[in-house]
Amino acid sequence: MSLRLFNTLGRSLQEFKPLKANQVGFYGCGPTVYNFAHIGNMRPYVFHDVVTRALRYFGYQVTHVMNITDAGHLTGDDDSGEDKMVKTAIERNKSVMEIAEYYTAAFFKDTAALNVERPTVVCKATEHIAEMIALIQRIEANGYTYFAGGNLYFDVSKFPTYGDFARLRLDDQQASSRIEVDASKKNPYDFVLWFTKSKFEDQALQWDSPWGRGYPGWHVECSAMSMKYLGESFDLHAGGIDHVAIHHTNEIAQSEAATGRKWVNYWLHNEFLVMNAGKMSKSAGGFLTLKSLLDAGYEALDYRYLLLGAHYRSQLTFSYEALDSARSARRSLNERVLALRDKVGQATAPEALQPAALQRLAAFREALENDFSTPQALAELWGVLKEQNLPAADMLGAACEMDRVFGLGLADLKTEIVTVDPAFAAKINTLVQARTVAKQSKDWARADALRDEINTLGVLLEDSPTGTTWKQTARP
RNA sequence: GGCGUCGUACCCAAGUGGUAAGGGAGAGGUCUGCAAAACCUUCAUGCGGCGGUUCAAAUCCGCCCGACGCCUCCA
Repeated sequence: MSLRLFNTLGRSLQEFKPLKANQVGFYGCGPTVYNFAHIGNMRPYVFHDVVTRALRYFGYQVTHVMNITDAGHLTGDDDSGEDKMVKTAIERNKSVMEIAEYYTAAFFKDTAALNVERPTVVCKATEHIAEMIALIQRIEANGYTYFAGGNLYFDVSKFPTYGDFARLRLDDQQASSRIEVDASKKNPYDFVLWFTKSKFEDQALQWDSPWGRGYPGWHVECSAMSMKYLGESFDLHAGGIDHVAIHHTNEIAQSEAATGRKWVNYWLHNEFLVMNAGKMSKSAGGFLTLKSLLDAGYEALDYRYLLLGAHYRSQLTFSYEALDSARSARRSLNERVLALRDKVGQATAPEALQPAALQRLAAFREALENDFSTPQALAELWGVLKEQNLPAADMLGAACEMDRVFGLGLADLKTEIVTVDPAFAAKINTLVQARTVAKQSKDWARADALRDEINTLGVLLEDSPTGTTWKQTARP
């Protein structure tokens, strides 16, 4: 089979055909860096990572571009006009750019913990103002704009297919029903390409432009930067489902108005992570960061595993019960892989695998080719680890091969080396010795009493034919 | 009002016409003095409800019930 993906353009499963053989240009919408990212925000980045890894696994050379939105729409969630960047900057006596850098660093710390590979190109909006201005000039030269109330607008009436992407019906829709309509707009769907006046006072970052000093509209950055790094037409663009109606619709209009050609061939949109009560958001509460999960004793990869267990186009309901389940599953996975490694040391190379393992790998590949179905692919990972009569080296080899896409760190697993206080270790060893003596003399009561005592010190005993081992389960 | 999604075992979650993946939890077993760990086995005649199409439906169609997302410079 070949790679098929669900293209928002057409809303159907389509065979993937890149513009250039064996090469893929992929643009994934990046973060807005005016606050910490919550775990729902992290879902698309793990997904983009899987897409990139899977494409590379399939043999494509992938250029993955991600933007950092550090200018242009850095306001609060409640549309109150308060610029949170400015507010935070004043509070901390820092510049706006320092704040952006702070949250950018926090973002990459989270994604790194989640084993998300760094995109090929990471580009900041503030470093591409010239490209944006140049793009807007092209749009203007092609006659798609008008200037009103101090701002340059994109005129959607000049772009007949506007709204086709999101299947909007422009006539009978109450656009922007929840916010005040901008009186300067000819059409409610028109959007700003360049602001010199906005309802927000004191925009922190401003630049000179042919239309006056101001700042770019939000949508422009993705068009300008994607074209700079991937060309005027490219293969893949991904982002959250919420961006279909506005952000991506506008990006398509302005991009194609500028170049006169089709901009993106395939669009991938991920669904949300939701809480029981609904979507996770800052205003609605339930704002969980990756750090809060780490503080609660989970590992970042537990969360990655949880995400891999659901298809990217399905809403995933977050709960600690589900995260516990993911953690248990991943621990078990790690234990199995570690045991295999202890047993054989060397994994079988992919090309030397036995038929049963190759079949699993083929099914794994097929799952990913089917619109990146990580849940099905994960089932194949478990399948190969439980395959009867398959040599351990083959299990290990197949698992490591699959992990190139899963990114669960299976290939790098090491037996955890726990540093234990020597005095504490000596004390435990003495008790264990005493228990061993008791066991040898079949004094079960004393042996059990000693085990209880050891347990209360936060240590778990494991008897085996070769002797008793122990591990710390909690800090004493 | 417009656009869109979902409802599968105790929990998470695949499956898009051919007779219910996987994981977690639970249960049973092997091992063990007993535990623990590990491993093995097991776990939905049924997929929100009612109709319909079909040789065949969780999968297609209709209606109903329920949950949710977007239309805000939230992924």
